[in-house]
Amino acid sequence: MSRYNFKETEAKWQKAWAEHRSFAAGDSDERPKYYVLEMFPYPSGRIHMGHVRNYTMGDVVARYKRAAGFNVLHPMGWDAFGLPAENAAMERGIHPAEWTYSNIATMRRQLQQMGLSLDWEREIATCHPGYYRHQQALFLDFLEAGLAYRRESSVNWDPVDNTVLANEQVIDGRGWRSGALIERRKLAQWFLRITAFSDELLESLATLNRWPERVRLMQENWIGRSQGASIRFSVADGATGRQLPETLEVFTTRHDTLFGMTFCALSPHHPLAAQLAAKDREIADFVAECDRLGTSEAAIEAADKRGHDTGLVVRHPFDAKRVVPLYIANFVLMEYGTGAIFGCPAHDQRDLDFARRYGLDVIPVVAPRDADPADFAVADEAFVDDGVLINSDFLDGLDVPAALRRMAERLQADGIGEATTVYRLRDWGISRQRYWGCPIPVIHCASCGVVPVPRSDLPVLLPDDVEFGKPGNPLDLHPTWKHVDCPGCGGEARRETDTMDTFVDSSWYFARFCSPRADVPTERRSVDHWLPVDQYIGGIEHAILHLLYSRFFTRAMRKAGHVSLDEPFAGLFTQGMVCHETYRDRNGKWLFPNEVEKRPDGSAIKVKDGGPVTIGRSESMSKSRKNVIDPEQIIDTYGADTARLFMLSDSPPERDLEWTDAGIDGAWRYINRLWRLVAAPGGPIAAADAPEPESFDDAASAARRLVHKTIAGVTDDLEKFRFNRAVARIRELTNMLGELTGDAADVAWVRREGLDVAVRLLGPMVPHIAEELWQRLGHESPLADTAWPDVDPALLVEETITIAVQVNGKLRGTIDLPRDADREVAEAEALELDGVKRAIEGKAPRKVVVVPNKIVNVVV
RNA sequence: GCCCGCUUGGCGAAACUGGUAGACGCAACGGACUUAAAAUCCGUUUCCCCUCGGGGAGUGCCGGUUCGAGUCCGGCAGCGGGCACCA
Repeated sequence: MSRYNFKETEAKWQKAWAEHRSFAAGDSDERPKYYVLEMFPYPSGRIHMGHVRNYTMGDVVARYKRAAGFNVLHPMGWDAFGLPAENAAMERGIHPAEWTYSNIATMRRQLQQMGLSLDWEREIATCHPGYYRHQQALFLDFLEAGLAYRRESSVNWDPVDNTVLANEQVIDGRGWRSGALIERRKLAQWFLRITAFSDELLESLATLNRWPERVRLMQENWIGRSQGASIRFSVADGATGRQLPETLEVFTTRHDTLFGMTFCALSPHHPLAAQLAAKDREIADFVAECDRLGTSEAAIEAADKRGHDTGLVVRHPFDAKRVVPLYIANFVLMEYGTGAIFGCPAHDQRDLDFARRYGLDVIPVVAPRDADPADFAVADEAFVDDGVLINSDFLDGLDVPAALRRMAERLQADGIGEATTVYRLRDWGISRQRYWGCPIPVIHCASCGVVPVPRSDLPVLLPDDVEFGKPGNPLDLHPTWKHVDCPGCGGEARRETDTMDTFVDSSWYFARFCSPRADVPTERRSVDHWLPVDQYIGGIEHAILHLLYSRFFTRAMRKAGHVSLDEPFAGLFTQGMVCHETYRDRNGKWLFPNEVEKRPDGSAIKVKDGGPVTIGRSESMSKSRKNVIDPEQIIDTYGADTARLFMLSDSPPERDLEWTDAGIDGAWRYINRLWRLVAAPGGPIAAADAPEPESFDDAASAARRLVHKTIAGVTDDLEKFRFNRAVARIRELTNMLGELTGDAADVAWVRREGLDVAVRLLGPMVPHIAEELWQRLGHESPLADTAWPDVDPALLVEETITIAVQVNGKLRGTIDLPRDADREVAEAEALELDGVKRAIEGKAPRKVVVVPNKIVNVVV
């Protein structure tokens, strides 16, 4: 018997599918549509195991849905702009475009080796002008619709590299590349008005019932809606008592504690703080000091609550005699609420810490229910729970929720405040001072201001002749690119040199796949046909940013008339990571798995010199830890089907998958067993068109029942993303078929039915060998065009059922009964069991619980 | 600190709405085939006790509901994730 030759077979079918355009999706088709999409890859160089897992899952869904009668759209593209291309340019002197396109070529070839049922005719790359010109058009639409705007914003500025850094690129207050101390700078930046949709983005999370609960929760927290009140205070000079023209507006969620206010505080970046700093040297110094303390988490963690008394005072709105000092405090954020707070130390821990440091009063206004209100006091811990209002005039005696309502009404009635909702979500800053991104299509003119690039001038192409390695934005440094005439007045003007955040590119690619070559961003007819994406699959790491941006973008595109829906992804599945043990040599240097030899006792040595190796815990595969396995090497050694099968076996798809050599061996052995099962079955296989026999003997009908139970089970598993369970079921089926021996006509017929079914169920998972076996089983049309097998519901019902018999809840035996046997019969047979008699020791049962077709429990 | 999730053999894991815990696989051990190895096939494998009939314990820990709990409820622990001077 010939061994399975995966190299030949896989190449053969990949060629056949491509030649027959088996996976090209037509826009006009009477079958129902199904759009399955996996998050498109960044072309970093080569595919990694995470890609293999992601795209295998997507391909199972795509092939299964196609067999189930859907017109499936399953496209692939490249998230191709980004910083690594510029780094490659700097380090190796290769142009970002060349680096990117060569990576794309490599990775496309690797994906094609996996046998994915992709429609390659729809391939897109975001760095191609054919894509980004439309993104520029969308930007202009958003600009017209008021969804894109420019404003000053404070940024992390690296003074050595002359560039803005993202928060993630600031490590311990220093630039990740230059190591320079980061400054906060005000810079004009472009923003997209995601906050215009805060409520909508929050509310419609509830409609995404095919999204993981976890992701919805994360987005909910990220949007962070808080119900509270804004309150306006009047401000006076503390020394002279003269009233200032400004009012101080604060946001609070605890307006019930207003009578416990003992100070107010401004953010160092509050306009009033800036005003004061202009006149007062000490205040200016304090604000500067706050700026020096970075915004990184570590810095915040370490920083004390610090403040500076402005000398101004704030009047209590309901007690004309009371005034409290106004501070500038480092813990008040300009980005949240109004950038100013009132401090109630008794009921807020931060305020309490601050009050203790500066010797401010602590007035409790909520007492725990079980405390004596007369001597309730707060020491080191603020009291933040519900209780009874005290020291609070018209709120006294109320509980916290009632006091919140009463205070909101009163503020409103007196015209000094109102109930307000604020969000944690902020507008999306998309300006990047980088070359390898989509140019923002505007022109700055001294007399006309910001002028959009006329649409007829799109795309604004990136120049090819740029220099890398100098600090700053290569576009800005280009000698001629930015110098243009103003489209309005014709005078000298400057092109915007910022490019867009690469998250913009991935916020609408799913829509572009519907009509990837259209000369408008989207063709309504095709987006209306294909969207929403029925099943989106990707990593949990995109739970917030990419998925939220895409939800926003879809709404913005709807406003601009490009799509007619709100939610781009009807179903979302987030898969787990692929993990591997980590290895370090005696010098602490990371080692690749193939530099390490495992020994039987579980320890490991270095292959090169036999030195000791420390085995670290299993972590997600990453180049920096070197715990990576190259997918192409696996595919070369075992074939794509084996790699795919391993990705689907054993671990549930949402959980992390531990890569093991033994696991891939196991998958490889199964592929070969399948091959032998068809090449050398336990008896004859009936012809493909043989008529169904009149009757089946017991063994044959039991076998048939398993065949149909497997169809039903696997179908259900695939619908629910339980790929590991589906693999296990199919193995049970093929194990049974391997044991099915005999030459009788009914057995030969069941063998045929079982093999056909097994091969069809395996088609989505291991498509190459399935195609080959399908052909060898005598079928003329390819498996890729074959329908999913039907279940005969009559065969799902067992005639005889094994029922567990318990005594006091403990298993004592089983009885076989015809389906739906009488309770009396079940009870009588159960009581006859030796194990039951032994266990009840002659006592009369107090009660016998009979659950038909399930269980008998004898209670003594 | 707040929010969420997870915890089942030596390992990855099954167990649909409470009803025979450990399917399917990995590893290990024993055996067959072979001059030998690889490959393949057969068997054993939750733990403990045993007179080999069987008996006891068991799904992170403590408690509860139920005829019956991996599954439901309350509390605790460990691990993982998200958010965080968010007023």
